Amino acid sequence: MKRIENKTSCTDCKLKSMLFQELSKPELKYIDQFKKTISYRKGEIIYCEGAEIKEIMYLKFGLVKLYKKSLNNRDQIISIAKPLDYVSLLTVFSNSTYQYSIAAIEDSIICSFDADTIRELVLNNASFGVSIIEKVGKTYDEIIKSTFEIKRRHLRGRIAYILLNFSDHIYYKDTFELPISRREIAELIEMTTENVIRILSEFRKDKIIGIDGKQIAIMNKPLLEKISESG
Amino acid sequence: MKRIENKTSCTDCKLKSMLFQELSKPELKYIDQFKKTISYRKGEIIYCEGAEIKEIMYLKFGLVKLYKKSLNNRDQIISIAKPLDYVSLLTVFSNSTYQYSIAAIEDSIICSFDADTIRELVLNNASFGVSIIEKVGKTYDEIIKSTFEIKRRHLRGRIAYILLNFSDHIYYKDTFELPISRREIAELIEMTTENVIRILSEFRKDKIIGIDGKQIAIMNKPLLEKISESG
DNA sequence: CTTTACATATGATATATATCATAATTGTAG
DNA sequence: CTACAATTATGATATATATCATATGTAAAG
Repeated sequence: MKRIENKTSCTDCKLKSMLFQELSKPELKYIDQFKKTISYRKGEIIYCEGAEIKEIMYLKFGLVKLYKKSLNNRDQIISIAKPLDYVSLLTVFSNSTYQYSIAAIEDSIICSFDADTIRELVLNNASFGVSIIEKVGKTYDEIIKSTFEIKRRHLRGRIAYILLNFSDHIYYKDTFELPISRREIAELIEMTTENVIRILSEFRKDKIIGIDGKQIAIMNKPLLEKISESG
Repeated sequence: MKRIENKTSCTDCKLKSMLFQELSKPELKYIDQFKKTISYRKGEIIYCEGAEIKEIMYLKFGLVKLYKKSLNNRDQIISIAKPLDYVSLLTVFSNSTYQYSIAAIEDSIICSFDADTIRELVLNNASFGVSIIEKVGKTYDEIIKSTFEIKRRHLRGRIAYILLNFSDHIYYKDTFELPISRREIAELIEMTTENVIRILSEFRKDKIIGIDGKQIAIMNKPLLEKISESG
């Protein structure tokens, strides 16, 4: 974790479209004063569930996992978020402590704003509030949707589903490097690490995918889609 | 489904504390004009996923299930909501169509407001917006939390978990009538109907619960809690 | 450079859960 | 009231998944 100086002011940031398009220039300049930009290396924890919420963060660059810790050191990963997807929003208004933890699974850059400042802005600018409701509602709906999509599948279907998810919604190509370990895949789709490895091997033997360590190449996408649907 | 005349004006409704405590008297009188109060019998569908959102509804009395329809006529129940728990809120701002269906599982009364009117109010009253964000954020967090609580348990633990949920968070007593069938329990905790019935029978044989049709009596709560935790 | 821990890999086995079959009971439409 | 459908119930069996064991490779720690 490394604080980095603000090279981009909020007024020029392309990502302001995510949330801040409803803010006026003066408002953007105002929050800019409170902004911190922090970079995290792959693997670093950004915050832990239970911690007090003092800042609102969003992901500017990279990839993070949202997860709940478990006793027997087996976490449950709730979702994987890419820039614009999220970050710590709704909770800020409804809870005083974080309900989940997040950690960087690729080198990431987080923009962070003082929570009280944002609350104050929302109270003074209702359309800003509406844009937060819209954004966050979509995020939550997607988390719930994908949770239920995973739940109703068998193991092979789950593996196919998340491989397609990486390919279609995160990396936008058929060859990519898995940002998480087999164990984390297991935590994401609720199965054992051994079975994740086993099924990936099966897919390799069936020439559906190619595997080289964390490097995955989808070779027979139609079949993978069929397995995701019916398997 | 039966439209009923408005006996209670919003200004006097105790439930306004749920969402509308931020509205002024004139604002309450204003939305009162657009309010419809509708009662549904147990089993009636209140709205279907995919339908256009024209109204914001909340549950005033009764119990509803939030669910997603599936092809092979096996639905997935997302959550069971009681009054004040909510109903159709966030989606109203983030989607033009409903993402889930809801149906009454007990006789219920719904208050319904024109969606555009509510949107307009939020734009004119930022603290009303904030109260919506707060309320809805909590609701979503609870849905996600309980989804993950259920996922990490074995079947016996899941049954124990939802029995305790009915007892502790819905009916507030140890004897209650199940509002849903064994099949719907299965849809709620992702298992087969046969196993729901089987495990309920096991609990009965072990004198953990008493069963008489839909009537459930929790007889050994500490043990049920233990099963929910570890089983 | 060794040592240790962790990730990947695969097989054998145990266990949990689903599926299939059948029956009794309850509810429901005619 | 009867017939039909759905719900509850239970057992036998099949299947999916987890657990245990072991091996190899790979990255971090001293």
